[in-house]
Amino acid sequence: MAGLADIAKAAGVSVSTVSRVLNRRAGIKEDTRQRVLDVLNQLPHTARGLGALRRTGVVGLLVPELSNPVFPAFAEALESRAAQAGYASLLCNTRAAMSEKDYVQMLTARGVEGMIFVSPEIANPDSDERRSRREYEELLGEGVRMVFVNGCAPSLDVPDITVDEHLAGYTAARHLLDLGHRRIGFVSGPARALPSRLKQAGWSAALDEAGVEPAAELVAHAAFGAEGGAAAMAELLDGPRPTAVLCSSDVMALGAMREAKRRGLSTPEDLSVVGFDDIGLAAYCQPALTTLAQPIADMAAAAVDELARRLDPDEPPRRATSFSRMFRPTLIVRESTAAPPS
Amino acid sequence: MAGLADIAKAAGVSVSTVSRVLNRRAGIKEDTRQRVLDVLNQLPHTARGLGALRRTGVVGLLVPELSNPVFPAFAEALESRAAQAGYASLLCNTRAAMSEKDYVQMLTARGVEGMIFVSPEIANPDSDERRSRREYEELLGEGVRMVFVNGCAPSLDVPDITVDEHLAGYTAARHLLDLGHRRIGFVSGPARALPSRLKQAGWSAALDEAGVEPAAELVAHAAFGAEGGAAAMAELLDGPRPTAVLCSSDVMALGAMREAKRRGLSTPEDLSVVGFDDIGLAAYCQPALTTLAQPIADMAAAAVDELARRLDPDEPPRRATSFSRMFRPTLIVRESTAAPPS
DNA sequence: TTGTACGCGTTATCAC
DNA sequence: GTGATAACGCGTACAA
Repeated sequence: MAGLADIAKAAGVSVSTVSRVLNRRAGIKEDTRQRVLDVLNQLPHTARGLGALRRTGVVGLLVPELSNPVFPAFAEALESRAAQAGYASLLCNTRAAMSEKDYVQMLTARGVEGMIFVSPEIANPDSDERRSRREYEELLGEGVRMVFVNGCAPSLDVPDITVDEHLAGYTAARHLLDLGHRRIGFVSGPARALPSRLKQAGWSAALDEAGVEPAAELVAHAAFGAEGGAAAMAELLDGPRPTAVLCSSDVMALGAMREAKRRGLSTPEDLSVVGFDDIGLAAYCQPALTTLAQPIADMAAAAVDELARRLDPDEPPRRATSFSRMFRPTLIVRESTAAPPS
Repeated sequence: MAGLADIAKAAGVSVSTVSRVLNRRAGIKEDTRQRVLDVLNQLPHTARGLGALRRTGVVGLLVPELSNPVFPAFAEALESRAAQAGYASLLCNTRAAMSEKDYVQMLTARGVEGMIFVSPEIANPDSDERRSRREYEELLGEGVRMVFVNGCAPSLDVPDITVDEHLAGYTAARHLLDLGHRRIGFVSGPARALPSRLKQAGWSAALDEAGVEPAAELVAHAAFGAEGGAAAMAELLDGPRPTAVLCSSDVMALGAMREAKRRGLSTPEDLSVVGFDDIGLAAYCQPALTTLAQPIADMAAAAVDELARRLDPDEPPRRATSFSRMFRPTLIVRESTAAPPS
């Protein structure tokens, strides 16, 4: 049971300094800060006293947004598994009013033991990758325990529970090729977004394999969201018209289908559409959406279990990257795909 | 600046007893507990020291579920307004893994200053109304500051920001009557759910006004959710077939439309459908859903502002009920409603 | 069931 | 910028 005093003694500083470092207060020289953090990380992570370093049974779940239903779905799955493991969950929406960084600060101050980041800021195509990488490394240095879900950040020493995006793109394209399609478009998210890039690579590989050219004019980039999907679909339909389209998410697929309908094309008769995620409403839209399901429950279980192991004082500390896992998406064929018009 | 010591002195007990009461620990005689709580409530609510009773700038948002997109939408709107008011938000999903009561306990222990309950437990048709009323009254007695959104609990002394459900039902039915419909069904949530009952009353009033009998066989009850909507629609279609159907929520409407399509009926040609909520995807479904929008941003602003006033040490305390407000829903006509088949 | 004594981290103050 | 110190408020172990 180590408290501020022990850390202070080991680092050769005063308790006030340790307190200041842990609470990220200004006015601390960098190397002093580093010395304290070094000591903190050398201490066995069982070292938890009765004060602010005590066990609370609370974890933080950070999701980038709530308007795409896949994130609420992840949140519910994570919360449910965390409860089974004996942890209460606090949910934070990191790209709306408050930044991920601010939430992390607030959660640690509120005595959260660990955090799960779904699509963390480092996977945000709009963020400065180098800066956010440095920020996560600082958190690791401070002993903050965390796990990523779909983090797309293999270079960071954080366990990352992902879905195989490449396989998703490949499987979707393969499904459309099997139906007889040859001109298969790809409605992508922002060009810098790694999940979209990986799916595109899978799509490209499947087309290559089938002897079809994955031409650049078959790919349209747009912002995530239904409006983005509609915009990207409009771009594709203005060019040489594809007979099928693969979308980066179900939400984009809904926007894309709407744009197709606006132009008098019906799905799947004139144009097949494949989504990605399998949000709950995908089965209830007209036509019901063919999509690639993320195994959300399994991924949530893996993420929570990995975090729980890192929080368990009886478990030995473990390197992070070796415990990352990649899950396979599942093709769910519904009504939005069919053979191309003859 | 009053702390545990002041409260203890005024109540004639020790600080540990006050601590135990505030943390809801077992092993406290009821009248001792009551004496402490009485003192707590007589103290001006500016009385906040440096310990667990200090100001933290954090509020809790409690929503019943995340699978109906209307709740994530409320959560984002509330969070955004709370951030404007200088508060960070912690989101809790109260009907999944952990109960509302457990979350309240945990949030107070984590130093949350106040809470906003969207569709609180007392509005849950499956809950024991008397028991949950008592629990809220206990919280009020402990000085917990809270505001309801769509709480449907006028008898409790908690400000309640609601949408006018009766007007929603009336407006939807009126819209369908104006289109020429006469047999208008109602897909309701569980029979005990007050929001559904109020909408049904509005539907009933509009039909009466038009000289149409709101027959019981035109109403079908089912669980909330898309599956429930499908089941209720099946029940209605097994009886004397209506030409239009009004649903308790957009999610139920999607399920209902799916069931109609399964039976070879197309919307709106054979059957008009009206939803309620205006979830983001309502505009992107085929056909786009005619619905009654809740003014989510306005309701969120009202709820946050009311809570903020209650947390402001400079504001005088105010009775709760007199600050409840009811908002008007807006009819949004899209593609799922049309004149009845001739 | 309740009070006392102690441990904890935080904050403020002052010295250097 | 950092350390020493003291006061403070909360939580808990333990004793009554």
